[in-house]
Amino acid sequence: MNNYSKQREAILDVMKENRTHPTAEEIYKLVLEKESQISKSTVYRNINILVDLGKIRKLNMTVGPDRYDYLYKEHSHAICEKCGKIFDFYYDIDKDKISNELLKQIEKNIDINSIIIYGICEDCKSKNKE
Amino acid sequence: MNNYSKQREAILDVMKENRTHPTAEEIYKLVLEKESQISKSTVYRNINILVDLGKIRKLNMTVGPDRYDYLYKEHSHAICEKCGKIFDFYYDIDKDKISNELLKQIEKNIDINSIIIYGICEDCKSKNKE
DNA sequence: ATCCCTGCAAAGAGTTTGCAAGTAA
DNA sequence: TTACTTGCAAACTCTTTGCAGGGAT
Repeated sequence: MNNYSKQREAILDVMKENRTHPTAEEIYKLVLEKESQISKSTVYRNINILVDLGKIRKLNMTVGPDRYDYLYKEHSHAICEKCGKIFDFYYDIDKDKISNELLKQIEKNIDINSIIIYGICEDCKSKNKE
Repeated sequence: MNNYSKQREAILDVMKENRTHPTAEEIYKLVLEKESQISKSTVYRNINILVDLGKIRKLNMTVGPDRYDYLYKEHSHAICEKCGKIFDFYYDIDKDKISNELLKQIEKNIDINSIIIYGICEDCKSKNKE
């Protein structure tokens, strides 16, 4: 698993050009513009490979299909559990401190990939009151 | 949506008695012991209601079906993206500080429900090397 | 040659939904 | 008697997989 593949290349390009946290389906549609013959299963397969290679990140969603993010720069995500909106933001999370705490409490080393804030955004909150 | 229902009660009981982060399927099997006639769709429906009511929390998994957690005590989760193991731990996350940062950066108020650490546990890491 | 790759179509996992009937307030 | 609930089965969404052929090294 590491050969060249122009389909895989195209998917990674799409992810680089696209900072909208697309779903697999959305990635598929975007890649179609470059590789008009690509199949959806190839897209799914290569997304998984790119996640395994650490080139892109999977965002586990409460709502709807999972989304993906290109790791252009260290940043954090806040996700609304109601509408699924994803907010990028920068926050200096002390991974080492959390790692140490984990080691102390659960006696395991965890390689931290990301920290995700789940909550309810103000739009959904006000909708609930209506 | 708030009437009494012994099925819903039974599901909540199962969640209270069970701190193993069960999947919907596992909850179904556990509830069957109390309510031998309950159907799977009722379980799914009520899990969603209990999540909406804020009684239980949905844990968005990278691997396998989503899992649920009863909110017996404020705690954090670290989830292995490879094997799906969930580790409970305590960490004093400054929600107010993060909220303020979010407000500053994205100009939205987010009600933070939970913060989840995603990573790779040491067992999976050593397996990869084999 | 060998290994990884692809498209296609079919299958799979997990979850939601429409409906007619039942239960609570 | 109104509003919410249930079980059943079918539908649905998202993702993975087997296979036969194609491409890279």
